[in-house]
Amino acid sequence: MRYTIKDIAAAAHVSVSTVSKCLNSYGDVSPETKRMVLETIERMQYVPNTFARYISQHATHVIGLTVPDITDPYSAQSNRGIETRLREYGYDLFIGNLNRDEERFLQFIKKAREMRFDGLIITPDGWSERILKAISTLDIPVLSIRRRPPALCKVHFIDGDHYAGAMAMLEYLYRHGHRRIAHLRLPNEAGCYRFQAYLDFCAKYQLESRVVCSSIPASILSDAVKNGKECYRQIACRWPDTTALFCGSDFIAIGAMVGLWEEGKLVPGEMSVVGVGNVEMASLPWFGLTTMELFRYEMGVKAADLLMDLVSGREIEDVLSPMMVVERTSVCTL
Amino acid sequence: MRYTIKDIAAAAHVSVSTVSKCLNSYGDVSPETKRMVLETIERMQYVPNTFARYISQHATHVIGLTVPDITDPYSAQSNRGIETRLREYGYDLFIGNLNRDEERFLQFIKKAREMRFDGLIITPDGWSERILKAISTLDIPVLSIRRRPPALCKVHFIDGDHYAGAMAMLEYLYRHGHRRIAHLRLPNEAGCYRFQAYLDFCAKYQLESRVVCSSIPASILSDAVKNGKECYRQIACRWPDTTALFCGSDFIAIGAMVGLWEEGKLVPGEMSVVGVGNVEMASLPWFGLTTMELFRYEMGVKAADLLMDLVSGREIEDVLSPMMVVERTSVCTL
DNA sequence: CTGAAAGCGCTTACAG
DNA sequence: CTGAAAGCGCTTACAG
Repeated sequence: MRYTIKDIAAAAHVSVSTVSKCLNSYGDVSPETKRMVLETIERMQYVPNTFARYISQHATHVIGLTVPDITDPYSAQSNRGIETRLREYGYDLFIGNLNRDEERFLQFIKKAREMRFDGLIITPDGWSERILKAISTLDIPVLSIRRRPPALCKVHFIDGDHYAGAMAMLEYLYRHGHRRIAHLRLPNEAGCYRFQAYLDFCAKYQLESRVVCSSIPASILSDAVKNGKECYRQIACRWPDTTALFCGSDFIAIGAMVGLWEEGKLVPGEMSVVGVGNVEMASLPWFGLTTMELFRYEMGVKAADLLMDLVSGREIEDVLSPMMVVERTSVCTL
Repeated sequence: MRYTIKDIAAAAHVSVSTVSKCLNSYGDVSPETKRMVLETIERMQYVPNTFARYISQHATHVIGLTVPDITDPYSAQSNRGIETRLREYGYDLFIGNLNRDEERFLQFIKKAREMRFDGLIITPDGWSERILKAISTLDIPVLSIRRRPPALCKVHFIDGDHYAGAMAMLEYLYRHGHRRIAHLRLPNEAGCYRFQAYLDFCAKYQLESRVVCSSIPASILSDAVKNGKECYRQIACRWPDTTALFCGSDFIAIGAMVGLWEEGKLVPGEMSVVGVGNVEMASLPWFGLTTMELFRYEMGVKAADLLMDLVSGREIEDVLSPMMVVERTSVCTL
């Protein structure tokens, strides 16, 4: 049932080497025997053992990819881009679920070494000593997506240009006449850049800064909604004359909208709301949420390209991928 | 940098066999040399090559898992269950994205044979001749999740009990006084069972059957919304006195709600709406969608258990996993 | 308790 | 154009 190359060689009355050559179109072999060998392979439904092949070839052609959380809709888009592109290069993807757990990341790095992956695309939720040390044991190319490694770490990255994106969104609100804009800040890396943009924006136009920090990362809708609502309440309480909410993510924005809805406040009539991420839901008529498109799919494709560059020994630059305001109906002009 | 077992043997002044024994706690080796060997392994950061190991052990301890679409939120939950459980058994997961493409499924089966996976959990979107034939080339356990193989195919499955679930939901509507219930049918397997339940339900209570079929599977929100809206319009047109909509999925239900919203119709005041699936969004106050919980995570866990039974050579029965009505605010009592 | 040797299923110089 | 042989990095009887 499970034939080996020997069985094929025997059945085709040739040597193992000849079968191997037919399989890999390496070395020359007469068209006739080639045809014959291929035919018996087909007939016997023989499939070569990839692992045996890997072990003599020293390259697995599999790339390890880490996902922060297997149910995270944010990652899914970029994963699709990575997967599509990598497969064009003839590489397979081994996906490791991190489950927001540092231990799991460490295990994944070990697995990557055991399995001799040819490269890694990673998404650690932080850059602790242990993580940095684990990464340093690797002797294969590593690219970080949507997370920027600390300066001393030589890992390359691709990330959204959160600062520029946030600034574009704030300028958009400014153009629509908003001057009392509050920021619902995300407690993660991207959140920092957006926060910094907000601060610079306030300084530039001499506006009062009104910041509230949500307490968890925003990939689970129900948690994010609870959080967004809570943040909105704090803002309404401390700065009741706020006219616009610049939310760190769409889910947080929807949470804020829930808070507004419960108080009977109209969006955008009584409060303008914007998010970041352009999740599918944002376009539903109840929300009509103006937000930032992050082009996650394209980022994934680009990530695959970058990693392949590294695998081929080429030098690369870190990339900050652009964002774009998606205008809908959640912002009014003052 | 990339040490082999030979390097360790040399460094520890023992034989390769001894190192191997220390690695696998197989055979006996004196506590002292064991300690010493383990220490040099640690010091040299040696990680055994899994593939070399696999090739002599004839078991990879990796399970192949197919996903219909890498961005599908429906699969994500059960995948998490599968992954969590399999990892408790000490198995790794290799995820193959089908992208709703039959060709990709065939490629995955080939890959499964090349990589000598120990078992497969699959989610084909259909059971064509080619798919059945490809599956028959496999000599490892295969379990189908959320798809039921045709009778002649010996593949086992686990699926939600769609028929019973749909019936429970319809009885729920009946208890709330609804007699003119329309069904927005899904054009897939699960949809058939729900449709059958609907037909039986109508026959049982002598109700007029009012069915409209949505044209695509419902995992992408925007498509499903467009579809659900369209379906609702047809129903409103053909059976204007309908009081409740039994929708094949939550996304379709939300689409129907968009249709109602655009006409200024109130839910549940002027129309009751129920879905299936209990997606996160369903609990938002705008929807308050009454729906069916499918316990996808638990189904994934159970799937892993079943596959492990098969891998161990035990016999199993197909399982139909239970569902439960989740009551919210989208149904009124007549 | 330890190690030499054969074997797993392939690939790849190399000789003919 | 073809094949014998060594090698990839492990494991596993087996002998001592």
